[in-house]
Amino acid sequence: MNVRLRIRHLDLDQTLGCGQTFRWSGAVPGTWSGPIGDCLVTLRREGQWLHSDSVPERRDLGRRVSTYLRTEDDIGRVHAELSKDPVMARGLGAVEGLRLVKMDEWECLISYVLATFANIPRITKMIGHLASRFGSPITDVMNSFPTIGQLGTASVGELRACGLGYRAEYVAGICRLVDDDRLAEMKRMPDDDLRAALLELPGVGNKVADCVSLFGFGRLGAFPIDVWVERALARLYGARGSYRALRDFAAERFGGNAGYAQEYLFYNERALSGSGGCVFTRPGGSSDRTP
DNA sequence: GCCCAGGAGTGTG
DNA sequence: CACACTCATGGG
Repeated sequence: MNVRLRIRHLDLDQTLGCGQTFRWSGAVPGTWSGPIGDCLVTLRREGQWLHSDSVPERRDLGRRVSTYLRTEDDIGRVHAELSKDPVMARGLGAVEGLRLVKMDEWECLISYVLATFANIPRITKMIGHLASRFGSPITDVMNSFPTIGQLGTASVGELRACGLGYRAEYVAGICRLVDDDRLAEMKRMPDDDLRAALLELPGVGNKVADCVSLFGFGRLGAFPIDVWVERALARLYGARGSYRALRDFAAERFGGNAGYAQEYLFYNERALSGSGGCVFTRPGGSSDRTP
């Protein structure tokens, strides 16, 4: 079964390769493949159409893809609102196809706890190990991300064997504190309550709580501040300070679109930093990339 | 071999 | 609240 969706603003390389999600592979040019729940999805862009296949076949594939890529988000409106900011206005054209994704809440929570103090290749590897050891088979070479129940059976030693290091105890702790009911409860919470609930979990601090709020629970006002975003805020806005101060700065500046703004800043600062392809610059002309 | 990683937890000033 | 220190491993 081949499902096709019409979607205007979508660059698969940017969206699935920028580092907001960890299990997608774009090894075949123009084609991206990765798990959504219990099936392995292949995406291919042809003009204005996005073609989707899955193994095994799923009747709700179109809905799954649509949800995952947040096709309901009005990117045009987001850009129109963000372009009131002079810094954003200069570079939005280069990130028109960079979309936020809507990950599974549980997968997102664990993934970003693993992401602390690790680089992306290693994060990918840790998640792959967890999936192959505790997840359910989707294909010969791909397992689903472990459910709460599946991951809950793992001992700290087994988690360490998956390369988690000290994060093993965080994951084990989270498995003891979170179940499906708690997750459902968290989905219904207002943004601030959700954030507080996430912060109660071991291994979850400010940054992870905001990542999970944004990429997992779809709270588009969340603004995760990692080293790259912190760098971008300092370079482009001259904004420095505590996490709280920078978060307030972003909330005031970007409002309900802070999540998209964060992704644009992150992408610009990290993915383009080595290539000299800076798109966002300070008003006034000079790229300010030179020291 | 060496340096560092999409930080968080804990203790101290 | 701001800082320093530590945390277990594997990529680059």
